[in-house]
Amino acid sequence: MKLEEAKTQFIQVWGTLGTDWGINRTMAQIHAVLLLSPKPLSMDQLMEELSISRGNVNMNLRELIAWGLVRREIIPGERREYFVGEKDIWEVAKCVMRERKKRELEPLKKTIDKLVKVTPDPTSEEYQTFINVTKDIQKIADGVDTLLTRLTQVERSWFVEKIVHLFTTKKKRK
Amino acid sequence: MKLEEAKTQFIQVWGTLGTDWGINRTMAQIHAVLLLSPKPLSMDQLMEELSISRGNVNMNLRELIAWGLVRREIIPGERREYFVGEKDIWEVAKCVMRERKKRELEPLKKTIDKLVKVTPDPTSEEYQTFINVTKDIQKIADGVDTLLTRLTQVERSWFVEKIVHLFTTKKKRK
DNA sequence: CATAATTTTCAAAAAATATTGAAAGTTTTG
DNA sequence: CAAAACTTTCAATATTTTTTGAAAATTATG
Repeated sequence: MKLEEAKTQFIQVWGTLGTDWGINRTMAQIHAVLLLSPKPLSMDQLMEELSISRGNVNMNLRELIAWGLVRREIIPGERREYFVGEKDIWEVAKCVMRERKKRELEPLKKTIDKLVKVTPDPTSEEYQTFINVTKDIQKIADGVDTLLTRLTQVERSWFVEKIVHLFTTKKKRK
Repeated sequence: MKLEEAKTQFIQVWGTLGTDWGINRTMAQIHAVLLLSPKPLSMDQLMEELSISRGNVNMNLRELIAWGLVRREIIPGERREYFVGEKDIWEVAKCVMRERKKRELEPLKKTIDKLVKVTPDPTSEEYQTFINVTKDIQKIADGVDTLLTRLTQVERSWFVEKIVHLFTTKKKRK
C-alpha cells in the first residue's frame, strides 16, 4: 500500500474511533493529521488537508488544546501559528483518561454520593433496590477511579510490557 | 431527599453518562429505570415512566438486549412481555467492556495491522512518522486488549477490593 | 497609527441522529 | 380461523450536533 492511501485510511479510522468515543469526527481527524505530520501545521494546511472551513478548524483545535492533545507552536520569524500533535500514543491515552475522569467520573461520583443518602424506608422494596444499585455504582466508580489514577501514573513501557502479567500474579493467591 | 426525586435524578445522571459514552440518552434512561425497578417492567410502563413513544421504547430495548444489559422475561399467565435489567453493576461494566472491545477495538486493530505494512521508504520523514505512530498504536491497542480481556474475567469482589493493590506490588520492583 | 495578516466568534445553514405514530406483522385466545 | 392483544417497522418529523463563512476582534508591521 502506498503512503498516501494509508494516511487517508488512518485519518478515516481515527475519525471513526473518535465518533465511538463521543469525540466529534472532525476533531479526531484533525488530531490524526497532526499525528502523521513530522512538522507543525498551520490552520490553512489543516483546512486544505481535510477540506473544511476555517471556523471549524479553529474550534476543534481549541478543543484539542483543552484536552492537552495538541499544542501551539510559534515558528520564529513566521507570523502565523502552527500546531503540533502529541505523538506518543501512551501520552495521548493518558490525556484522554485524565480528561474523561475529570469530566465524567467525578461528576458521577458527586451525584451518586448525594443519592445514596436518600431518606431510608426499610420496608419499601423500591428503596432497597435503589440503595443497592447506587451503593454498587459507588463501589465500582471508586474502583474505576483507582484504576484510572494508577494507569495515568505508569510509564508507557510498563503498560506495553508488563500489563500481561497484571492478573496472573494475583490469581496464584487462590 | 425523597425517593421519587432521587430516582428522577438517577435517571437523569445515567442518561448523561450514556451520552458521554456515545450511547443514546433514551437507551441509557430505559436502562436506568430498569435498574431501579425491583420488578420486571412492560413496554407500556416504560413509555409511561419516561413519556416516550412505543416505537422508541421498542428500538432502544432491542439495542439494550443486544448489549446484554437487559433481558426479556415472560411472566406465566401474562400475555405481554416484561423486561429486566442486569442489576449487578460489575456485570454491566463487563458487558460494556466486552461489547466495545468487539465493536471498536477489534476493528481498529484489524485496520492498523494492515496499515503498518505500508510500502517502506526509509528516506521519507513522512514514512518514518507514519510507521512510528501506527506501530505505537498497535502496541497500545494490544495492551488495552489484554487489560480488557483480563478485567472481563475477574470477579466483582476482586475488582472492588483488590484493585487498589494492583500497581503497588509492581512498583516495589524498582 | 493605519494597514495588513491572522485568529476568533457566532448566527444561520446543513447534516446527522433520535423520536413519533400509525400501519403492518405476529402471536395468542376462544 | 377471526378477533384481540401485543410487538415491530419505518417514513415522516423533530431535535441535536456540526459546519460554514463572513464580520468582528486581535496582533503584527511599516
